Amino acid sequence: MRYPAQHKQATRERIVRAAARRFRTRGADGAGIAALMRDLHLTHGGFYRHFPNKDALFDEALQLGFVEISDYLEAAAKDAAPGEALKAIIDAYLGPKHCDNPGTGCPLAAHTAEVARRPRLSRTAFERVLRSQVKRLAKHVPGRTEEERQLKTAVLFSGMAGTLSLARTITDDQLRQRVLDDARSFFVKAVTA
Amino acid sequence: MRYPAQHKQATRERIVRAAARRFRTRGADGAGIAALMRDLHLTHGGFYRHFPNKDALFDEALQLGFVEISDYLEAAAKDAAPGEALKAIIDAYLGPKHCDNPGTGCPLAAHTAEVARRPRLSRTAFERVLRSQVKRLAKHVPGRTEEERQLKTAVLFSGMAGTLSLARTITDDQLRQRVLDDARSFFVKAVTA
DNA sequence: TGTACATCAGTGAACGCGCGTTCACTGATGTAC
DNA sequence: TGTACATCAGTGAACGCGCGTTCACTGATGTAC
Repeated sequence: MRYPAQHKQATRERIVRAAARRFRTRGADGAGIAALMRDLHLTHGGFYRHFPNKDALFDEALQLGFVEISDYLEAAAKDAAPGEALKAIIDAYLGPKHCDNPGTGCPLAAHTAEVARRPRLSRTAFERVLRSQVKRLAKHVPGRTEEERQLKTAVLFSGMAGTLSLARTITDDQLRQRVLDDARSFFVKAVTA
Repeated sequence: MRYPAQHKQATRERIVRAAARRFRTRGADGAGIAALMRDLHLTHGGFYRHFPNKDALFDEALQLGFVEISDYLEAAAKDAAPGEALKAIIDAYLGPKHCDNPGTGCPLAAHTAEVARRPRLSRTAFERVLRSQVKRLAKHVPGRTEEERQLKTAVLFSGMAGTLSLARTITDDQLRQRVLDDARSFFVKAVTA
């Protein structure tokens, strides 16, 4: 059946959105095309009308994921008192809401280790989308030059992603909370010192 | 054929050692039993004389991995000038040798994200081996109480693991080095401040 | 305005592949007599 | 001391399974006349 004009684009976006969530929740290897399409009440065959292969979808899902978390952090910064933007961002990043929802959370926490194992080409694609978000968030991070701010931003967020990832492995709720609380002051100190 | 008395134990240890390396290099999902055994000039069938399943091997490989990196860091601490032990540990953890050799490096950097996706039982096993190494390294970390030192140790190493993982995705050698250098002073400041 | 045809997003069977796991078997050596 | 048997680490074919990907097909709607 032939579909209305914007139908294809809309389906494509639904696929990317669902993939961004599934990949982060289950890992890129752990999330299959068939299950993804089934969630959208579609069949796996149709996937290839939208993407050449799974890797291409991963790249787009990654990009969406980075934009989502940056938006979330920017919103937290906007609500903060003057001069408290960076602290608000760190609190939001290491907050229970982010920790409990990896599916809509930072791709660094979800995908850095698996991307590190991928061939060069995948890694440069990762770098590209990461860099655009680093640039966006660097304005909140202190530093004499733009390069210094961007480097510090990369270290800060990759560091927080590591701790967030660890927190997600912890089964005891109280201990997880304690690790996150400790991490907040740790990273605030590191970035402002 | 019947083998000498300690033969079985020796083979078992060879399997764990090879697995610890392969899992960290390729990810737990990316490293198969058959290829692992082939590397040891054995066939996949024999694997099940030593382990009930792949998960059991992963748990042991994880433990070995944690011990290996802790040994490495303790050695670095021992060579350091008095009062410089923690700085030496951080420098070693974020050094090019560790970054370039994920196969013998910290399991936190390699496996945290995938463990976070596993069922509760796997996660508690992970917690157990992690905790023993955190206890071991906590003596180098400042803090008023033992609990405080251990929490800070967990945050410090998970944070460094996140940044190390990110560094491993970076294709440009110079930029990777710059990120690691920046991270060293970042984490030293955070932990001593 | 009515009709014939082209389009193309989506369908679902089928493909090859690698995986974890099982199992009947092998055969050199330890043990019982 | 010599012989028959038990042991069991390791072998390799076979299993079911889920995966990414391909492809001939469908059929409602847009377009050409």
